[in-house]
Amino acid sequence: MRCDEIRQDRTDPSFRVTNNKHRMDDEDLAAILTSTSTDATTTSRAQLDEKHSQKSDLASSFLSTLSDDSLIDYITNNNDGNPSPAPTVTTTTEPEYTRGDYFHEKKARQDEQDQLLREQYRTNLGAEPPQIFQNCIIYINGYTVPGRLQLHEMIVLHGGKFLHHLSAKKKVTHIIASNLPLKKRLEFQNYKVVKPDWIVQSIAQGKLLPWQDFALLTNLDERQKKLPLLLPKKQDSKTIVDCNDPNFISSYFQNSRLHHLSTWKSDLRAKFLNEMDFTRTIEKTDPLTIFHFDFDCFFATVAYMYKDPQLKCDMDVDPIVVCHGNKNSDIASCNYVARKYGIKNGMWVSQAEKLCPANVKLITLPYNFEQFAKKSEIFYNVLKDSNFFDLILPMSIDEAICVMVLDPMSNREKLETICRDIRAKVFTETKGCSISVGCADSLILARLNLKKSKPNGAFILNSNELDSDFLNEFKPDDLPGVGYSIVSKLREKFSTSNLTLQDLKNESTLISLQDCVGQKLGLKIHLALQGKDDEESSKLIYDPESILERKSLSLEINWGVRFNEINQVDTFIDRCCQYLHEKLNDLEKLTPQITLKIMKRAPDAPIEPAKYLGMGRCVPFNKSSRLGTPTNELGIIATEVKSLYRIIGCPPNEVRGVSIQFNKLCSPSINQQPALKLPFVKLNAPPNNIQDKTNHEFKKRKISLETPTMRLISPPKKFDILTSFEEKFIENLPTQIGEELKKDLRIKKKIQQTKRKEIEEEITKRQDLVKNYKSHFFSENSLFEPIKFQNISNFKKISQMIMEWVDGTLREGGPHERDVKLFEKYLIRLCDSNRVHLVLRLSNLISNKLNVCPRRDNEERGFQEWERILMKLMVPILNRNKHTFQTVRKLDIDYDL
DNA sequence: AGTTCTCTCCAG
DNA sequence: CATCGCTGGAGAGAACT
Ligand SMILES: Nc1ccn([C@H]2C[C@H](O)[C@@H](COP(=O)(O)OP(=O)(O)OP(=O)(O)O)O2)c(=O)n1
Repeated sequence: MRCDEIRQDRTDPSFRVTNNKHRMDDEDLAAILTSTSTDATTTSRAQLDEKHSQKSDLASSFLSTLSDDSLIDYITNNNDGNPSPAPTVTTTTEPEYTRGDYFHEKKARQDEQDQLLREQYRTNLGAEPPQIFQNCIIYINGYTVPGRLQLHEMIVLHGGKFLHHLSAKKKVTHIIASNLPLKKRLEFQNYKVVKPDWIVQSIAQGKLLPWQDFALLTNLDERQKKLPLLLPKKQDSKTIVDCNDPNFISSYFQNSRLHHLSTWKSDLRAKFLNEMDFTRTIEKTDPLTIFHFDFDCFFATVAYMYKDPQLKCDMDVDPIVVCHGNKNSDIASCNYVARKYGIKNGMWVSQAEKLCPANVKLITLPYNFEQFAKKSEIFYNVLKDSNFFDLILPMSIDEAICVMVLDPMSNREKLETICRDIRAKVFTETKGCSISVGCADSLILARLNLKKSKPNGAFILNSNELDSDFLNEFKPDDLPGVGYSIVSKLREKFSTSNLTLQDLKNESTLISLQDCVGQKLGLKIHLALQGKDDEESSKLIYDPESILERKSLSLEINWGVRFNEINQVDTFIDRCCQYLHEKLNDLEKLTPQITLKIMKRAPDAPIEPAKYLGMGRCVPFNKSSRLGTPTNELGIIATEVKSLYRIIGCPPNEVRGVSIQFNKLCSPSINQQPALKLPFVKLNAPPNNIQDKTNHEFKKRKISLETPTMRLISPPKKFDILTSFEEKFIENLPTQIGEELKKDLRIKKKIQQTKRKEIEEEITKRQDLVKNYKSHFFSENSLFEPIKFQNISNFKKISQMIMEWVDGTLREGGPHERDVKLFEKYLIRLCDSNRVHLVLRLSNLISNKLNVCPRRDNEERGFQEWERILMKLMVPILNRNKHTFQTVRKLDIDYDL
């Protein structure tokens, strides 16, 4: 029986069915009883459209050469009064510009930025920081505390060189890591691997401390090298419980079978593409024989071979499954005895136990990922070394499709020999893993034959031999592309009883199939019933590259995800982005589009689901964003995702899953690079001029400035902005309980956001990022000292002074930018020293002031400026730091009393 | 009418 | 103790140009 998980829709109290096979817990069961199907609401899409930036009639304007992203950059810089440095002038395109050049240039740009950072620091503090790390070339591996960004800044400020990527060619003097998996430990054993504290302490003491005192690998002795197999079991004394642990992602992935399956698959695909040059291209006119090989109950077989010898069980007698737990744990693989009782891969152990007869005990075995990988490698080597095949297409860790240019009809005996040889060879070389093989003149029949051959067999049948007896042995979901949902559609349309493929063939026509399951799949099934492949499937043989090449990159974690505060979400998102960023750079790719999916606990699902730390029944929320220009910058990516999370607006304690996707990938192209090198001709033009031009650009890009709802800076009434300020703040307070309605309101509002609003947010976001980044680093020492502002340390006096400043500048068209910067710095220092409540107090004072002060016509500007500071500077600071607010607020109240 | 985006489904 | 519910791709239909 196939089961599924039901998720509640966002807008409709009824339910939607999704297909997660063989899985059901009691909560789901209850939900199924009330289920109907509905569509999900769609969130508004990101609307910056690259096309508009490419219009040729704008070629004369510098601004028109900028992507949306760069345009925003440009405006941001201009607002800061911080024009970018004049770039080198190169206007001609260079056709030889290669990917390597790109990364080379990127490094050069990075070096420039590092230099700039040092200069800024010098200007700000009037002194050169001690060049502690003068001759160090440092690489940071994986997740660290403090984070990569901070360490990077610390290193370059103090004279070190920072390596973004580690490669054999590059020299590296030190590797920083907080933690290393055993594999990496061995890989790095000849490097100086140090804990991040080495950086922190060296800076604190103003001198380069001996790295040995901070070595991470002191414990890597002979004993450990010899016992890599035993180590994973022992683990550290501290077990990693949920996603707030800095090492959660790697520890989780190390144990996730689905993660392993996915990464193995993509590795195999990459390997195939790498070795493509040596494989023969198959022509449509070639006569073909297809072999479909697959291990029998792969994980179960291998786990059984390496089981604890104390555990007595028999593969041919006992039902055996591979899983982590013993109740609500997924079964990755079950042996054929277990299948006899109706147990299937993907089921929960508890359900499998119910299927076993009373006197039969279900045996559970742990995973052995290392051996799974080894057996697979042997399998692929046997296929390759046999030299039988013209093409070896990896389907998964335990499954490959092999193609021979050979007429299968007239070479029957040869086919039988090949099947026998390969199966025997794999069995001996793996020391006991049986594989099965289906062989035919089409992909689909090879697959059906494989199914029929299992376990431990071979079956050959070509399309000219196809008959009703054969088709009667299969069910619809034996066809590729037919799963839970399609089966139920077919059942509804064709037959209620147990439908075999022969039944389906008898009862269906091409049209009726297409009517039932759609054009493409309908045709695919129709052809399959005649033993023929559809066009899309055949591509795998004739154009494997197009099928096996990577088109996207993503990460998804729906286990162990539990948050209390938004800061934890942000931190987790940062770590996810760091993970993806590494992959993206390994691929040497950029992404122009990012999607965030949040799994939110379904309103009526229990807070804790049946499965320990599982996601339970959830509602998915998707939001995607098209970046103005493709990027591989961690900062941009992480900021974007965190911003998407805020747009989705799911309370942290309701989040059960996080998924981040780079929907498209592109290579750094020649076209992009020269654009960045264009001279900043108009840089010194007067502000009005710039304003006109940016407006012009907005217009050209169909980003309207006229719509009233977009007038962010001057809302219709000051009363409105104050309520919305208060509402916004109140609703974000940790004390809020059961404010679902308000949240929904907020989500709806967000959905109505316009392009202009999105751009405004983009600008703020970036400024926030920079500020956040800097302030965090520079304010570290101030935690327990009185926070001074303008050399006053008494808060009451400070707030008096600030209010006078507000009062005065309200009538003068707003405060000076530089003063605002100082003010902001002060606010951030307050937050960083756990004094968010004081920021709140200042916010309230200013908000009251704006509300109470009589507003004269010619003073509109000053009010607007202060409203902007309130909304765009102070509220974000409060939001960013509200996690520290709850504890301090008590003190604040006590203090006030 | 073609293109892009969002959502669903599937496989292993 | 529980438990490790990933990831990439195809296709349909809606929403755009
Ligand atoms: N829901 C699933 C399906 C599969 N797998 C893993 C374990 C399987 O051993 C391996 C290969 O999957 P198969 O579909 O080939 O299934 P088996 O090899 O277990 O059995 P068989 O191929 O004999 O039917 O992938 C998993 O972890 N979870």
